[in-house]
Amino acid sequence: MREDESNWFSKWEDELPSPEDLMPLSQTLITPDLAIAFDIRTPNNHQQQPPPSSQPNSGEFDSPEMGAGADEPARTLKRPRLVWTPQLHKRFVDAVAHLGIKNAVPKTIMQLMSVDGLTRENVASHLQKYRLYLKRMQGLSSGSGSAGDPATDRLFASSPVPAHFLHQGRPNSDQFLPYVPVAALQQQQQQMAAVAGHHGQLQPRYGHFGSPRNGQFEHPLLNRQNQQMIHRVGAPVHPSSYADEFESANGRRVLTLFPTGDD
DNA sequence: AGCCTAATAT
DNA sequence: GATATTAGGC
Repeated sequence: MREDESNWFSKWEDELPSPEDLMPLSQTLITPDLAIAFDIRTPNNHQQQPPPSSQPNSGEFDSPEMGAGADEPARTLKRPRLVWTPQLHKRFVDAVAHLGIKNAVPKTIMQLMSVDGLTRENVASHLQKYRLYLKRMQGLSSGSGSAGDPATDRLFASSPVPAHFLHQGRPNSDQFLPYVPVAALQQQQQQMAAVAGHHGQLQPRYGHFGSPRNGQFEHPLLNRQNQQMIHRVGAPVHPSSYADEFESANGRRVLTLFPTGDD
């Protein structure tokens, strides 16, 4: 699709409108609030910020649709790449464990995690890798302790893999999985583990899991309901959830989200 | 519409 | 090297 752009690119580049010409449009894409919140300068500079959060809705959930029309730059702007901190990954693992492998698909995982700024794509991508990791673990589970190179998987190794993740696969007899004490306790309120150098802590949203059920169980009725009515239990509403963004060594921008501060 | 896997791009 | 994006199939 995009093959040799290098040739015509420079020509094309010459005829680009000046930043000023583009600005009026950009401004309509960025709400004043966001601009202020993220300190976005209007003139030149083509890097914009992600809208990591929805609204500071007191106790309720965000209204789903974009009907409002006034603001929704969210879809247009490109988010910084997400950094999967051990904390965030743990949330991910917990969510998968609670959903049961069967229901653990990107969308539901994302919803259960309820970390704002987190997209389905983020989860899907991570899930893909996590599954590969689990698969590799399967193979080398017997015998010696560590499977694979820790160097490659230190993130995944940072959260214990619930036992039932490991040998499941056939839809034949999946109802006699041993009780797994996936205690979600533990874990301190440490912050910023992933970023060397600076502040990297971020509050996610609120949330916690309701019932400590384990993977094997399906929720017969918690399935359809409302798309955004997944139960989020736990600490209510932090006025504003933060997502911190900064530059990494490379000049890439990264987003560090924070999993619930209370687990 | 979402999901999955594999490949590829940043 | 880690994450994102895309392609193609289901």
